[in-house]
Amino acid sequence: MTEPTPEHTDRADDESLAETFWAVASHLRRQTREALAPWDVTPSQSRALGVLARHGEVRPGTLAEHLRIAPRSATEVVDDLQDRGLVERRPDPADRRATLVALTEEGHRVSAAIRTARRTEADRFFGHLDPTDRTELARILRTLRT
Amino acid sequence: MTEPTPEHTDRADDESLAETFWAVASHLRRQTREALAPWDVTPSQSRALGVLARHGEVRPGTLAEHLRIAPRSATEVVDDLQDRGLVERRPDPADRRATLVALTEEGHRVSAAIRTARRTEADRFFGHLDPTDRTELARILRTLRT
DNA sequence: AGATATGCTGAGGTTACCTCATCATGAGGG
DNA sequence: CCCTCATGATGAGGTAACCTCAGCATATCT
Repeated sequence: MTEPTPEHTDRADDESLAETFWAVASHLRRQTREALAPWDVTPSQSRALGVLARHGEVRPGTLAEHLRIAPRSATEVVDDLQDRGLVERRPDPADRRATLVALTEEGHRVSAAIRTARRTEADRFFGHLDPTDRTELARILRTLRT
Repeated sequence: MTEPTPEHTDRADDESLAETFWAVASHLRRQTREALAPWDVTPSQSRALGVLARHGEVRPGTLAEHLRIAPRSATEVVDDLQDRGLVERRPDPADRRATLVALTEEGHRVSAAIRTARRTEADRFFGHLDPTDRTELARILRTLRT
């Protein structure tokens, strides 16, 4: 039997909005991962760096809220970033239970570099669309985000 | 000179486009997970069931291609589905190295039920959009999937 | 002061992937 | 017919990114 090329997706037509969405998601994720490779930083770490760059020093719990993950998971991300010397923990002067997480000097550098890279990558990815479609997509997605 | 040019705005849009995309993705993922809960089937399992429902019996390797995962990972998904009695393995008469994976009777039932539930869920999720936007979204996403 | 809430982290689990090595079988060449 | 090489599945072991639950220190409220 002449097997049809399996590379071609053959998804059912009807519920394919969700399916297509996920296909795009996985594409984007792969591309993001590749864009991040030079810094040996995982996507979730880079998200955390982004929050820190935008908000300055924050507690793990606050970081967790921004990342929409459990507090315990934020601890983990911070651990990893600390191991890579990108962030440091310091005691919160306002509450002795708490810790503040802040970017190190290198954390700032890497965070800025990643920001640029991400933007380039997004340009490349969403650049396949003409500006009108891009605006449309942004608008529609914002509607869905609710 | 350093006026915010349209280009600048576009780039900023692209950045948040990715962010918005992921925000939507996480929403959709959560909702899908909930929709699948009654059958105690994980998303990746349900994707595999979908492929099997559409293609009939296939080899693990073929399944892997459809799911765009490594062959070894397909073995794993099949293991799980087999444990739940939703698929069965049988020898491929055409090649004694190979195995064919097929839905069991219950696999068919569950797969159909999930298909319905997924569609309802997707309707609810994407139903916040008017039909025009939905069509637009589908078209734009298909462009990006390439 | 005592009860209760909050902030972080250790321990351990899950999902969904991955690579690499191994073993059986298939297919082509000499 | 044998030998080499490709291919199909799977064992072993690993990773990222989450999770819950328990425990300890500190804060806050009554």
